[in-house]
Amino acid sequence: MEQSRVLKSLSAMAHDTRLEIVRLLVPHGKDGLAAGAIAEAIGVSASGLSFHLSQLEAAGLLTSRKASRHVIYAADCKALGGVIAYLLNDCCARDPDICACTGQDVDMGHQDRQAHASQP
Amino acid sequence: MEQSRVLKSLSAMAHDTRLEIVRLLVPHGKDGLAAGAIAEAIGVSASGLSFHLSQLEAAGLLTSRKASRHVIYAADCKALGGVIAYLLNDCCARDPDICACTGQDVDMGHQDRQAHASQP
DNA sequence: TCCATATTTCAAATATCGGTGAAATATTGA
DNA sequence: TCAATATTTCACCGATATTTGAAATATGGA
Repeated sequence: MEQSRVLKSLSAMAHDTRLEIVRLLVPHGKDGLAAGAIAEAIGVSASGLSFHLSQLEAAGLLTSRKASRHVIYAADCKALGGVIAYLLNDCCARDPDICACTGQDVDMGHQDRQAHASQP
Repeated sequence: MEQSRVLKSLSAMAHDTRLEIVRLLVPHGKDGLAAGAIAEAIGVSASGLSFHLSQLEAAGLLTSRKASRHVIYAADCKALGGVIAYLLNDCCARDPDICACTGQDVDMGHQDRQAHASQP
């Protein structure tokens, strides 16, 4: 993912309400949730929510579709994964200290780094 | 890591110059770089850089120490890892589609999900 | 068609951010 | 102490972002 798109995504996620929206939508997967259901769950006004949803959608983190009189929003898992991948791989150069903090298995089988763990 | 700190970190990283600073500093590890060296590498004015460095430090993403008349800044790998870990684990609930995009080995040994890869 | 529901759009007010350059601070060495 | 270097602080200004509430749009059902 290009850095300019990562920046848009980070800006979009760097807001209380918007990060909550993402957290709410991820577990709902592709089914997503209607705008009204999101507004009720998060506790924001309809117009305020609409503003934040459009920011997230513009950043490519959400998709939307119409269903009857509702608009259903869903998290775009590829985009979210792309942002995380950028932070891990491009921004942080897959630094072992950083990878270690993510709780992911760090793939070190094919390289001979000297282990310099940062947590003593 | 608490969400409020993650939000500060995301806000800090959601800026062109500041993301560049992080990218520059990570490979330098704990040795870090002097503010002047960063300014030259990134191409920003001293006062502008100072502003951005203080934002990153306030978010906890950088550490600073004085060395003679220089101030050395270094990336805080634990903090960076913490942000990524939050996105992966708390925000995205370790969603397999999202993990798959990160290029990390996804730990699926102890669960029986049907593999539904999102890249066709 | 008319009404209720669901969502978006708009404009105005406010708040926050970022860039600039001058001045202030701190450190080193002559 | 004086001058040079390295960095931060400050005040100002314009650009962006966010909130709010009213109005506009679209849809489905009576």
